[in-house]
Amino acid sequence: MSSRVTLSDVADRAGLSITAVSLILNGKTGTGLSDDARQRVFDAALELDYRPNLMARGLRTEKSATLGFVSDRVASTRYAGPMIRGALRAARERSHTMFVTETEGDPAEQNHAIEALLDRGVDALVLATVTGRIQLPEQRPGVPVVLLNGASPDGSHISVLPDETAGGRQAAEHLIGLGHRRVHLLGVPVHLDDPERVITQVHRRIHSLLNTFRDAGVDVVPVSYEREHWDADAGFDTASRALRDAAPVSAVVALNDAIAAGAYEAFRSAGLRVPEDVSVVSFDDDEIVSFLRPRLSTVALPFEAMGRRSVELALDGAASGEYLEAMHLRVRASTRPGA
Amino acid sequence: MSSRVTLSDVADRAGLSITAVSLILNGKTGTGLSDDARQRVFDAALELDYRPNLMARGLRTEKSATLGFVSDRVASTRYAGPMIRGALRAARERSHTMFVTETEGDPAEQNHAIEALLDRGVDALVLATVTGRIQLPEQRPGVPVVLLNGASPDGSHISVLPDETAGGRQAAEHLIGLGHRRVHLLGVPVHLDDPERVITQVHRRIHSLLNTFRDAGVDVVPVSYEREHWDADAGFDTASRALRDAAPVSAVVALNDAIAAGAYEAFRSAGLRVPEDVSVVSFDDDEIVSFLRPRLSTVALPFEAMGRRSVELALDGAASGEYLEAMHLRVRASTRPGA
DNA sequence: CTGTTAGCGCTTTCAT
DNA sequence: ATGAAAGCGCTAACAG
Repeated sequence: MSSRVTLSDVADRAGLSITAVSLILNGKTGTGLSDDARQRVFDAALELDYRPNLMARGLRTEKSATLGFVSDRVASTRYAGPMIRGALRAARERSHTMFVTETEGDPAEQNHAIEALLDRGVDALVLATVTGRIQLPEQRPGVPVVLLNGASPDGSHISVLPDETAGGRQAAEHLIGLGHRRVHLLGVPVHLDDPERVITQVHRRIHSLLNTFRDAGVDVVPVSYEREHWDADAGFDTASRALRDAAPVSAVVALNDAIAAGAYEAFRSAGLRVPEDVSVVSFDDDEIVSFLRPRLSTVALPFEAMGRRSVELALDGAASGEYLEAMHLRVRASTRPGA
Repeated sequence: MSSRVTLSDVADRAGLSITAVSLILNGKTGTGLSDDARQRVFDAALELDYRPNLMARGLRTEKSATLGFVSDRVASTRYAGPMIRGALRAARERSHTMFVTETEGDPAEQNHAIEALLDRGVDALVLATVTGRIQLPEQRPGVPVVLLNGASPDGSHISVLPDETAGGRQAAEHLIGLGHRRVHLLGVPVHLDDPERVITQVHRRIHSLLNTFRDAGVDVVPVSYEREHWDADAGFDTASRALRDAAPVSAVVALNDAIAAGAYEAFRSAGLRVPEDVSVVSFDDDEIVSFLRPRLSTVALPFEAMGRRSVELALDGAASGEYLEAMHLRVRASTRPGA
């Protein structure tokens, strides 16, 4: 009853050897087996509902049709979900199954997770981060590794990143195209050019914004913040401060959606209306955006595409280097033509 | 060189047979092996950094130290994350590694996923849903199965659910304790008692609210909705309608956080202030709550605890039946004493 | 065209 | 107190 049907069951039923069955089922060409035999095998396999034991096969072939997704965080952020989903889809297309582990940002935990996965014979590893800062494994595992949403420090790894330079440019060009001539940039880290404190992605996003605005002759005012996180409070603070200290603008760029949410509150408190008095464009296209009114124009982070890409690279093979995934501007109701 | 160190490498180095090494490393008692031998084996294993090949072991023992988490949705909702995280933690504590798959609600896809996992020798299966409605597998897999966040239709499965009855009671008692004598219930489905259309969890939540309020002599007014989802728009509509049609209340229960977010907007439009004019309590403790002002009082869904519990039951063994996980009231700024 | 044989790395029974 | 041998289910040389 319980125990599954094996190759030898199929062989018995088809009246052939195990070998022949294996060859046929694996579509091995060249080995001239009769069409009759072939048919008998397929019939038998179908009738018995034969499914190969992948652990046995893996033991022999050193391939498990399995890969490991090692993430610093899978819950407590809305970003991991889409990455995992994209990865899952690419894995399924390749008949692979995916292990997911969470390290909570602890390097020891990450090493532990990697070893556990290697012990189970994974064919490849995706090292993902939602914080944007990747933790490299102590020693190179014997399988392909792809870094997801984190830059490779020395360029010796395959890494998948959002194309922040193009994304920043899109946001800027959107406002420029609407005729805005003076904008605030809400949430610029004080140590912008210190790679120790500011991840590559953010650095590129901001510099791209600054360059694009300046090239177009737009007056762009960075409004810095010193908080730990880009959250709604940071948005409220920076927006309020900009309102108080700086000359008025017709538009702001919030460096992410949470900042934008906070800025909405600040504008509302100040009696300003979005988008009538001030346009807001931001980044991420976070799920929270659906709760904001007016609906936020934002440049979406392509997390699902990145997740997908990461396993494609891991499973299909690729040269090391940076692979950029396009960001997409979603124009909604928070931006309109301005002075 | 790549290939990993095996039992026989350790045996060579320790000057013993493979058998002896296996016995010792697995802590097999009874087999009288000398302490000296034992020591030599441990030393050798340590020096060579031996790690057992789990596929080989699994082939022999029929145990893979692996389980499968089959979810209808892993992204596109903030609920799956915490469930997965809880499950992951329990798995790690048991030295198991977890496969995650997504079926997108498609039964065929689910069967496919289950087979793929069984082919890889998973020791147990967790069938999770974020929609609350579980899809049973066509045929019982040969391993323990736990239903996560879905009721077992005939009670023949192990299933893990939030304790909605107690949760509903808590929300009601909170408002009762604050002195509210008349409340609206925002978002009651029109077909509340049709199990085909309303999942068990919601049914219990609402009936518990109604019963608790009525037992306390509180005047409770269900405000129905006919939309597909409990989203912010549904909240805005129901709250607006209640404001228009019904006698005023000092408090409302929103049936989830998105409804509450919409109700906030409706109250704001009507010039009502939360909590000064109307208290709001809701359910879920969704991540979006952190963007609402004033901070929302809500009864948290225990998704992480449920995820954890599901793999505990799957891996440690359990009788079939319903396992309820406590919901917790988070009192924040949206509720205050009322008339 | 087909079958025999060996072996992947491990556990486990049975001898010694 | 230790080892030989068989076998989990599969693939892959190599014979016939």
